[in-house]
Amino acid sequence: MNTKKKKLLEAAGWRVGSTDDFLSLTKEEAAYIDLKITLSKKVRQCRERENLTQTQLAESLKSSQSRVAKIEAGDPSVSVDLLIRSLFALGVTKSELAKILVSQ
Amino acid sequence: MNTKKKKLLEAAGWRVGSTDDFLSLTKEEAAYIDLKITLSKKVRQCRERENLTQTQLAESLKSSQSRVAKIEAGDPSVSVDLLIRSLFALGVTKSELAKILVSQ
DNA sequence: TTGATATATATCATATTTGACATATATTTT
DNA sequence: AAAATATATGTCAAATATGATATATATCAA
Repeated sequence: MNTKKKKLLEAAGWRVGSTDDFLSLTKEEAAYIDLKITLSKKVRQCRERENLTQTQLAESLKSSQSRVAKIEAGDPSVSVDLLIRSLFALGVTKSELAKILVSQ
Repeated sequence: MNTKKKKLLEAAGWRVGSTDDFLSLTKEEAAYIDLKITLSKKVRQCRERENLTQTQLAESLKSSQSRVAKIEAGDPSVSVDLLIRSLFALGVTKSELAKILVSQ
């Protein structure tokens, strides 16, 4: 795995450091983590574009500010389900979601 | 909600019938369920295209045949996470996933 | 039809995800 | 600077998702 990606993962709380050689991610696992990171970045981007605070987004999600913070931080405890529901709550459409997937 | 979509949801185990008027889905909830159904159909389609049995897919997912059946049935207990991991396990790429979203 | 193989459905103990809360730390406003 | 507001991080009980198992029901070949 390249250093740039590794840093991204680590910044997001994933532990991929020293065990890289004998515990490397499969292609599918990598694609999955990649997806989560892409989505979490997009949540922040969309929320800020809408000029909402984390607390406001949390309300419309019936969640909490702290969870929104975790969503945007790409915390491993956050599911793709929640990421996608967050984007939908921010008004993102299915076709916009598709565009998000191919970007990056 | 139109009858066709309602039937799809009900076939997939969602209970949206008699409470429609006072418990209607929000636009975001509808988009989310819609997405799950789209993905579950694609899993079956991709698995059959690869000529794999549910048991074989279950193996590569480290899951079980019964769960794969639920994945393809659009069972409400199946997360988007698992749906997407299933597609990745079937060799679907990120850009193909994007195409799947806009189709239908 | 019978046997073999594939899929569907139900249940359940365990694992993961969740919102909520407390509280720390930034960031902005006055 | 101080106060107000926003975001980050840690913890945890409750909710939800999970693989496993049993078993029912298709589907198909002999």
